[in-house]
Amino acid sequence: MAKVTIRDVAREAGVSIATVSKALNNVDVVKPSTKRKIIDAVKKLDYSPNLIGKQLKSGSTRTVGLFTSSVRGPYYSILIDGLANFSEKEGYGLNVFISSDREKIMNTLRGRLVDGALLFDPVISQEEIALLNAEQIPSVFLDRKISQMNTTSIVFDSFQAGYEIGNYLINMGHQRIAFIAGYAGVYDSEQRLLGLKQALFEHGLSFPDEYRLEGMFEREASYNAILSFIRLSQMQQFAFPTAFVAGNDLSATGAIKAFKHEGLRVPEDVSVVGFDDIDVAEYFNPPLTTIKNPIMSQARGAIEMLMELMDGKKDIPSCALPGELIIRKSATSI
Amino acid sequence: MAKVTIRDVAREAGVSIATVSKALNNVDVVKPSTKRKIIDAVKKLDYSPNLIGKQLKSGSTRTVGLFTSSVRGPYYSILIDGLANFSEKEGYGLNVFISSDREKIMNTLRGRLVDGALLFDPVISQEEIALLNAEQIPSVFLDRKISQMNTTSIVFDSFQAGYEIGNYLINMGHQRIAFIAGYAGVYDSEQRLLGLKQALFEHGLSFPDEYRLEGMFEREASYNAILSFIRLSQMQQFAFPTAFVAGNDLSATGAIKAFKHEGLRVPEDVSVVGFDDIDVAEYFNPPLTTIKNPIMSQARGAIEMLMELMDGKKDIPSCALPGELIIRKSATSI
DNA sequence: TCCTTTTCTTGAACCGCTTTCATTAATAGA
DNA sequence: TCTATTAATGAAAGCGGTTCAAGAAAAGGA
Repeated sequence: MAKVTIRDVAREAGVSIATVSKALNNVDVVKPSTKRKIIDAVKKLDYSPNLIGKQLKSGSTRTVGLFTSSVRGPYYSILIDGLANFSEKEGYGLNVFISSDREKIMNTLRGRLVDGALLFDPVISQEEIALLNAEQIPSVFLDRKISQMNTTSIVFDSFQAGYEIGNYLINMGHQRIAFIAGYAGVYDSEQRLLGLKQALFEHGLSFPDEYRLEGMFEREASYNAILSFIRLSQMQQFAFPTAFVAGNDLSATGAIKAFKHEGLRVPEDVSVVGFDDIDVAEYFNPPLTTIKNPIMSQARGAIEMLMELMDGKKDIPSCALPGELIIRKSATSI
Repeated sequence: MAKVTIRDVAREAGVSIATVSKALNNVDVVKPSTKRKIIDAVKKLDYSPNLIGKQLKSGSTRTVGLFTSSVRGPYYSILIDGLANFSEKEGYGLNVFISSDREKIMNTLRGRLVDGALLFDPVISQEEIALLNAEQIPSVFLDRKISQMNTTSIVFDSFQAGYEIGNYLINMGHQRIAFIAGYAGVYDSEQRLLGLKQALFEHGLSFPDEYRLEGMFEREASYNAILSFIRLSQMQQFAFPTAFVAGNDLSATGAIKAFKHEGLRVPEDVSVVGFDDIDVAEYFNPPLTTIKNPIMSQARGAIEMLMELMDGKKDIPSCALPGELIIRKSATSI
């Protein structure tokens, strides 16, 4: 069965396509009796408008795009779900594009497939951002502050969170604190470390270079990082940290598993904390002390900011949301 | 800055739009020298084609749509990630639509916004499925077998899995086995229970009605279900099960938490098993015995089937993927 | 050199819809 | 009854691309 178009409906109802369009979209006035005929024809032919035609003419898609390289992991999936809900409330569909192919991302963005964009972790260059600005494609960055450019972003205040958890540990007597980093150079990870360092600095403590491990924000990588760190500390005989700040909860759980494997008890022998407060954090053994990432606020804020940008407002300021220290059992005083 | 179109490029390069189109899409032959001019014009004007116009004319979007009501939970997010990867390999973008609004789903589906569809849990009626068939919209169902209709689906063989885990428990001496169901009427959940019942039946054991709890596939709901079940068993004084089969791992973890809360040890006092083998299953305390849901195979299979359907092949048979029993520590012999 | 091929290029139609503007039908006013 | 309004409708022009049929230019053959 060939696809039925607005022309078929018009023919069936004995009116022009213009009238059909008006009747179905409730624009202008169409006589109730003609509207009836049109509705009947639509039903009879099972007509459903081709959205592409509609979008091309109207210049709007009523969708916002979320660009990300992955939806994996508890943090992402909750955030995405939140974004979908909030944008639906605003009358926009959320369209998730999963790709790390920069060119593809730029093409769909510039190809007007979405009215606005939420940019997650796709690494987009400065020139590309400038292009988006130049073409007035409303976009909100969700994971990093682009300070130099005229962009709007909404992020978890990772520096503050790192600072807070650092102080928490230091106040419990920890002096040697290691950090399990996420991907090298990732904004969140670096900021968390900077915050931690700041807390150490303010207490006259130092952060030796060898205390930085690479955990990739993953359980597995983090597990391995801890194992090699233990070997390294034995070989080089440097003082073992009393506490580990993991880049996120996932890597905290990997680290804890590694410590268990090596016969170290958490938190008796070593304290471990994370960031995010993902679902499992509470159920883990031991329950994770962490800093709660206000995911839902971030989702709500992102959509609000994007809507304002799409309304034509300019210069929406970026914002950084504070985390909340959740004290459970994986860290203890020394 | 107004959006630059193919016409602007044509003017800049001093050729017709037809030539520009051909040059950029590498169709027909265009003289190298003209192509050069066109490329230059594209660069100078920062031209990026409007994908909507392109799609309208070509009738194809080169994207497959995934329709789901949520991306939350480890199972979904891994599956979605897999689907995105496999479809990208086939040259198609994956477009995730998150909504449980049936009408909206049908509109985007019938509105030709995607070339093919992966239907997750959106509850779509028989008539709607018939409509999709009539309009030749290639679709693959990911979560349920629609037996009556001419649909193709790829699912985890829940019946087999239930049967297998049932036998496993029975062979360890369990005779009273309860089931923590997912949403009422959900195919997966019901099939798992049917499989379990089959195993019980074959060993001359019964499954009393009160052994069915409602866990909603969630940790929290499952936790509560166990608590009320314990109260109920005390009030009505029926024999307490020695093993609980949870509808999925998430609800298994909720159940275990509830048992701990009530002072019951897992697996010493009561065995608990789940389905899926999500990431945390291994790290949980106790590590979960479960049946592994072959998510990646499902993703790969779904994309393959969809590609064949989009190639015009008809009557692709549905398939059910077998699970794999993963024995850990949450169940023990009696 | 002229004619036939082959190689490039282009005008115009079209994809399915919206929207402006002119036109016609209906109603009101005098 | 005739004209001035108002209400409904429709013809046509796009939106930004692709593609077909046909024309123009270049190349080859005699």
